[in-house]
Amino acid sequence: MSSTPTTKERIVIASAELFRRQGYTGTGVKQIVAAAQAPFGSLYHHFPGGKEQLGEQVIRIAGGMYGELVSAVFDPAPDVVTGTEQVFTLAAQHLAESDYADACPIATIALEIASSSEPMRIATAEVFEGWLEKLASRFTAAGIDPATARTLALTTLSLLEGAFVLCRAARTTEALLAAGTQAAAAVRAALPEA
Amino acid sequence: MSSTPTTKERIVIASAELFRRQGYTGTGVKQIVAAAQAPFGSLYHHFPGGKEQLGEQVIRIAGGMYGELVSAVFDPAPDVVTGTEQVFTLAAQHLAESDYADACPIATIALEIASSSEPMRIATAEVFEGWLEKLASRFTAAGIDPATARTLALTTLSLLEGAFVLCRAARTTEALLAAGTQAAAAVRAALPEA
DNA sequence: GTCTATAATTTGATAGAC
DNA sequence: GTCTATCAAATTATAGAC
Repeated sequence: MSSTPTTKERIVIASAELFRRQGYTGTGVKQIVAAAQAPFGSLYHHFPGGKEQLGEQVIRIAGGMYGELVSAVFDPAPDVVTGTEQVFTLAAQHLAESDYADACPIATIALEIASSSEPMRIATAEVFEGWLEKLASRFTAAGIDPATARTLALTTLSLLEGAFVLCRAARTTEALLAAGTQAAAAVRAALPEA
Repeated sequence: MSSTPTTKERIVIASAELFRRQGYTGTGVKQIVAAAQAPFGSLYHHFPGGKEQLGEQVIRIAGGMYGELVSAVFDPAPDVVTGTEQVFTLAAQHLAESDYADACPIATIALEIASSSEPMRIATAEVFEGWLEKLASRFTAAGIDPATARTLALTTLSLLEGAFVLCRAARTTEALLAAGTQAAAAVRAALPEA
């Protein structure tokens, strides 16, 4: 299985962790290969497009993994309302436990490169869109009409991403907890009569 | 008045614009002095603490100006509900007009340096806290109790910041408009009976 | 595919003349 | 206070041996 990660995998994993904490421009390729315990040349062997191609891959892979993680929290919940709240509660817990470092794996990169790298910008847009569709499908499965489900997905993800910004700055979980309460309430209000 | 901005002012203004579009680590000091049409040495004359001190000042000054801008949109509105919605609507309009570059002036920096620069992190936290108190005071003035007003301020700002992330990535205003609708609805629901 | 050495450029920062 | 020349270090990237 994943007992012996390949050099390429180690580079991607190390990049994902560093990008999440320091951002894309704030992380050097030397730092990446050092953290991945990989030789310098391997990076350009596996990613001929250099740092930008690596960044794009990291966005897609880390974004996909985070989507799975959210699903793993959301799906076992008894209903969509508590599922929604659980996502925010656990995100707050994980953020605090990581000393306010581990929030969204791609938000920092997304803001940094939105106006300077189209390949990476498109990657962030597609990852976000995937999350939105996943969220919306959970809401429609609970009987909410598609248009409302789309709006709810947008506001839920906006609340999560925005609260991450405030919480990392303040080193508090206050915003995430308030956001989770409002997100859950909005989902409850959109639910059809029982 | 401001007909002839000083060298120091030009440096701060140029930095604020570049940081907002490219982030803190993505902007070089050489690029800053070039944009400000200032000699290189002037930067270190006015900011002996170097780039980090400049960053902290930019956060506080640009953050203060953005707070004033939001107030200028919020206050003339007939009531807090439409004031809230107006902020999101105009933010969406301004974002689209700037080719999806001009969103929050400090969010990108906040995420970049949250785990690496305490002086800058504290500056972002204090600016956000100032905005939150300003927002909460508008809500309490409308008859909402302080605890609810605080929660509403947190969720409103989270919605705005998160929607900025999604909108810059997707190059759409969809998230900002959805966020504005939910923010306004939440304020309306918290209002005391007429 | 792995790894090292190094190129070419840019980074933040300083010294010192004016 | 203004401006230039320059530094040491770090940056991304490449060449080429193994």
